Order: sequence, then structure tokens, then C-alpha cells
Amino acid sequence: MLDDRKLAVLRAIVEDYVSTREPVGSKTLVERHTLGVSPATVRNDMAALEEDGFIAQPHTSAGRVPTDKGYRLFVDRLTSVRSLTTPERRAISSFLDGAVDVDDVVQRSVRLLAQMTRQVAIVQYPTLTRSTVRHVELVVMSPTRLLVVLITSTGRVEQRVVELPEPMSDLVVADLRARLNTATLGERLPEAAQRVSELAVTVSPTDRRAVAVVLSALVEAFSDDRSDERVLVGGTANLARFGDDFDHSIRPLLEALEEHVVLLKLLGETNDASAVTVRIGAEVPYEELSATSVVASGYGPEGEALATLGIVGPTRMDYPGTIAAVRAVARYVGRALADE
Amino acid sequence: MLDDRKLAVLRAIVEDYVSTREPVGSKTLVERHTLGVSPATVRNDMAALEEDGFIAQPHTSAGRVPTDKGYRLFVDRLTSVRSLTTPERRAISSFLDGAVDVDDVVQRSVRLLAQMTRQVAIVQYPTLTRSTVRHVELVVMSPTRLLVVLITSTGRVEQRVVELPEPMSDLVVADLRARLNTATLGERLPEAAQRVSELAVTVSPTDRRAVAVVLSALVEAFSDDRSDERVLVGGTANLARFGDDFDHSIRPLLEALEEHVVLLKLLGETNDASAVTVRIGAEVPYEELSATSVVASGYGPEGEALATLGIVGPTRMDYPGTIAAVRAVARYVGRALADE
DNA sequence: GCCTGGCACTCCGCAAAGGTGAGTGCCAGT
DNA sequence: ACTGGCACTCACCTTTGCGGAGTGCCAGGC
Repeated sequence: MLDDRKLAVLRAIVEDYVSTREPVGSKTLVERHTLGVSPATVRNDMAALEEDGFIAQPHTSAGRVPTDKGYRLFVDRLTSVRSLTTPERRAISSFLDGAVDVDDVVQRSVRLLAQMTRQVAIVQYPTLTRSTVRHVELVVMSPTRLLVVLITSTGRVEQRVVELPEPMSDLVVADLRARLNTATLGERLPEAAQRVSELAVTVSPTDRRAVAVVLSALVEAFSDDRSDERVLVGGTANLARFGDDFDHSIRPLLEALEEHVVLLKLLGETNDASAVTVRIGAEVPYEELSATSVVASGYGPEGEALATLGIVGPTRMDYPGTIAAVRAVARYVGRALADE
Repeated sequence: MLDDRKLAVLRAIVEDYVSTREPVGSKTLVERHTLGVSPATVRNDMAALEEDGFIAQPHTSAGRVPTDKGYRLFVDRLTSVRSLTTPERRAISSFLDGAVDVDDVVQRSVRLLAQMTRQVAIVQYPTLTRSTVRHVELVVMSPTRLLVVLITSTGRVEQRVVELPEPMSDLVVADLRARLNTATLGERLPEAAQRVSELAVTVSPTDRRAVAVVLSALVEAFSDDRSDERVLVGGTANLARFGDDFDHSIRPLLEALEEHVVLLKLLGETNDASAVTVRIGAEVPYEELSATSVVASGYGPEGEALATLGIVGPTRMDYPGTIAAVRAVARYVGRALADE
């Protein structure tokens, strides 16, 4: 069915269409690529490719355009991932190196990704779930008010003010603080929540009610991980290069970009930090975005996927370059996070 | 020069143009408004208004369109600010009431503003400068690494990791922590920074170098108020209603929206929390945005302007409605912040 | 003196018409 | 199995023509 030359033709069509944005015909194709055959032969191959649904004609006498299925084949079999040049790597490093904290890393990543791919970039904040407890602090604000602070290994800080049902002596607070820290230090958040719950049993009956309030606030801080719902978007100005069909491609995308929930669904879930996922056209889980593709990857320190980042762009995009960029940024951001 | 009828004509032109998006002619104007005169008379008035630069003709034999100067006059003299209806007020309240912290208030405000005005909304985060110190925490991470955490009354958390030039004993850290808190608790940030600097003198010579590093990190956290450079943008999907001239009006705006510095400049500075500023077309401090207007207002608890919020939209916008919305949201957000 | 109805004029916007060219499918020949 | 040739199709561009909305100006009326 699909011999090597037909695949070469498909590849050529995708590449030309991506760079020129115009349907590509048999003649121009032969001129620009060294296929070693005449336009007429290419036409036969094209007819076969169209038969199989890899390419399509906008109108009877126009050139061919890749279909989603065509892009899919191109991405899966016709492209070897380009690795970045040394200067490119260096640029990424230096761009991310200046980051002062996790927020800054995320912000820089979005910019970097948007700039490299010239697409709309999306970066999800690192999940707390896999981070560990660095410190738990209890601050007495008044006899019946306590500030509970949780600091994680990724440098994120969660804090809650709790109203105590009855006063707690400083001694009890100090004891509780010490016990909390020994129990949770270095533990992952879910495990830490578990440990904290266990502590409840060991408390003397007199303080039980007050302590229970504190502990439940802390457990909530451990579990209520709002950060994994947060995403940052950048490079929206690149939408300008999207095409001119505002209502049918740009508007729905702008609307989607406002909804973080939608974005998270777009990025999808990845457990493997090194795998780059590509969703093309109709594969994207929103009907309105059928003219867009999503290239995403998990990222995190030591190949563990804490969160996802990626880009959204027209199906007509430079997949090899974009995939390489997303993969590289994911890798470097993971590394940058490990340093924090 | 400008008698009452001419002003009425100008007002009618602005209103019609805003709602229809089309140049308005003398005949339609008379039909839609009760001016009590004939089209011919209106034409004469229009000629005078054009002479004075309040309106312009896209081409000979087209209707008239307001100029920036025309909008200016309209905003300054021809419009009385509409006050909101009770249901509208109630909607705002209930929308903002559910907010759990400052971040949430800001996020809700952006949504609210974008929804009410159907424009792109911008909200600057409240400045820290006027907030007070709730707690300072020092966490020992390793003998030579210390985590400095600052928690403010608005619930904002700043944190820094400092590398110590030499180890610090736990005792010294505990002592320092206690002294820091007694010195700064309840102080406003600038004053707190001052107090911290003063502490440096009282330290024993052996620890001076290490302590100095910690203190300067803290002073920096007090002063380096990055939050007043932070802004949140929402409602970009409303750009779709902007017009179809993508390259000349939407693209530069999208680019501007990416640059927080630019946005802050757009919002401008307000000291008075109750004043709504309107900048029209060329009055906006960016040449590329000459087709846009900015409606902004300061906001904060008790009429004190902690920050600015506003909207950006085409010069052709519903000024009375927008101004009313911005003013109302600013007022309610100020109130919501006071509650936190 | 200001307003009005009438009139000639301008010019945008739309639609129809015609020409051009890129691209195709098919077929006969090598 | 590939190629050159040929007739055909159809989007796109330009040209042309026309209608209509709008204007400016002028002479007449309250």
C-alpha cells in the first residue's frame, strides 16, 4: 500500500504546507524536493494518499493539504526528533538559571516555551502531592488563634488561621510543633497527612479538642493542593500568526485559555516525565479546537512527572521543532526544579 | 459655537456609532433620536462638529464617526454616570463574597469585571507596602542554609533561602527569630524593614556576619514588593468583539497584555480610590494602542488606593456603562479586601 | 435669521463577468 | 512502472456596472 516513495511524498507535502501555508501541488513538490520522479508520478501517489485519507483537496483543482490522519502518520513515523544545538541548550539553561523560586521558574518556562515554539505556551504549576514536608510551624497569634504554616520542599508555602475552641498553652503548642515536625519532616504530603492524623490519638484528653482543630487544618493544607489546578499561559500574541479565521479558530482558543480547567484537560495527564504527547486536531478533547494541536510533556525532577507543560497551536505546525522544544524545556525545567 | 443642539447631535452620533458600529448619517440620526429638526439641519451641525474636530468622515459620502476628541467631550460633558440597579449590586456582592483570600478576591474581580463590561479586564494585586507583618519565621534547612519566611496581614507569603557564610547554632536562630518577631509584629512593611536594620547593631560579634546575611534577605523581602508589579488579566475572549482589524488593533493589544509592565503603565497611577480615569485613543501611552481606550480606577479598603484595576477596549465602547461598572467593582473589591 | 425640502454629486460596496493559471485525472507511449 | 501530453476544472483576481446612502449647497418659508 504505502511504499517508501508515497511516504516521502506525504512528508514533503506536510513540510511544504507547514512552511508555505498553501495547498501544495505536484509540480511545486517535485521542484522543491528531490524525489527523482516526475509530477505525473507524484500525482498518482497523491491520489493513493488521498484515497487512504492522509491528504485532502480543499477544492477540485487545488493542491493537497494534510488531514489530521496525515499529520498523525507524519508525527509517528516520518519524523526523527531533532536534538537541539549546543547554543540552543545554553540559551535555555541561562534563561532558566536566573530563577529565584518555583513561581519564577514557571514564569520563565512559559516565556521560554512561547518564544521557542512561537506558539501559545501553557505550564502547569508543580503538584504538591509529590513534594515533601520541609517544615511545619505553629504561630500563636492570640490565646485562641493559631497560624498554621506548611513549607514544602518545592518552596511552596501553605498557611491557615485556625480559631481554637479553647485556649492552648504555649507549652502545648511547642510540644505539638516538635511532634509534628519529627513526624512529618521529609515525608511526602499524603503520607504526612497520614502521620498527622495518627498523632491525634496520642494527645492528652484535656487538649484534645483544640489540637484536633489544628490537626485537621494541617491535614487540609496537606491535601487541599490547589496548586495543581493552577496554570500559566503565555505567548498569546502568537495567535496572530494563527491564520485569519478569527471566529472559528482563535476565538474558541481564547475562550479555552481563560478556563484553567479546560487547559488542564488539554495538557492531559502524564505519568512519565520524558514522554511528549501530541494530539492532533480532532484528537484534542474539545470540539471547538478541532483546528488546533497540543504538544505536551510531563516534567519534574529526576524524571518524575510533577506536572505538565506544553503548547497549543494550529494543526499546521512544525511538529519536529515543536516536539524538540517542548521536550527540551520539560527536561531543563525538571532540572531547575530539583535545584530549588 | 457649540450650542445645545450640536451637543445633542454629538451625543446621538456617539451612542449610535457605539451600538451599530457603523458610520451614522443625518437621516438615520433623525429617525432614531427625537431631535426635533430635519436631516438638513443636522447636516449643518455635523459640518460644524467636523470643523471643530469632534467627528470625522471615513470617506466622502459616508456617515460620521466620532474622533478621540469627540469621545472625550462625550465622556466629560455629555454623560451622567449611571448608577447600578439593585440586582446588579447584589450580583457583584455575591460574586465577591465567596472569596477565601486575597488571591481569590483578585481572581474573582477580573472575572467579574470582564463579564460586566464585556471587555478585557486588568486587576493589579494589592500593594504590600500598606500591609503589616503577621509573622517572621526562620527555618533551619542545613547548618549553612536558612529559609526566611515573611507572612503579612493580607495573607501574602514571601520567602527566601539564604546561604550562610558560617554555621549558626539553633540557639542563635531561636533568639534571632524571637527578636525579629517582637520587633516587627504588626508593623507596616517599610517600618518593619527599618526595625530589622536596627537589630543588626545589637548582635554579638561572633554571629554578626551570618546574621547580617539573614537580615538583609529579610529587608529585601520587606522592600522588594514584587506583588505590586503583578497583574491579572481576564476576558481576552472579548477581543473577538473588537473588530476584524486583527493586525492593527488586536495583535498589539495581545502583545501588551503579555507585558505586565506595560499593563501597569496602562492602568496608570491613582492615589484616589474613588476616581475613575478614562484615557481615549491617543491619550493611551502606547502608540500601537491608538484604537483603544482604558477605563481605570484605584481601589482599596477605606478609600485608600492600594492598587488599580480597569478595562481595556476599543475607543468605540459604551463609556457610561463601563465607567459605572469599573467604579462599582473598585468600590466593592475595596470593601471585600477590608474584610480579609 | 434659522430651518427645511429639493437636487446634483460623490463614492463605497456589491454583484456579475471574464480571463488567468495552477492543479488535476487520464491516456498512450516508452 | 514511469513519463509527457492534453483537456478540463475551478478558485482567484480584475474589471465593469449599478444602486444607495450620504453629503453640500441653494432657494424658499416661517
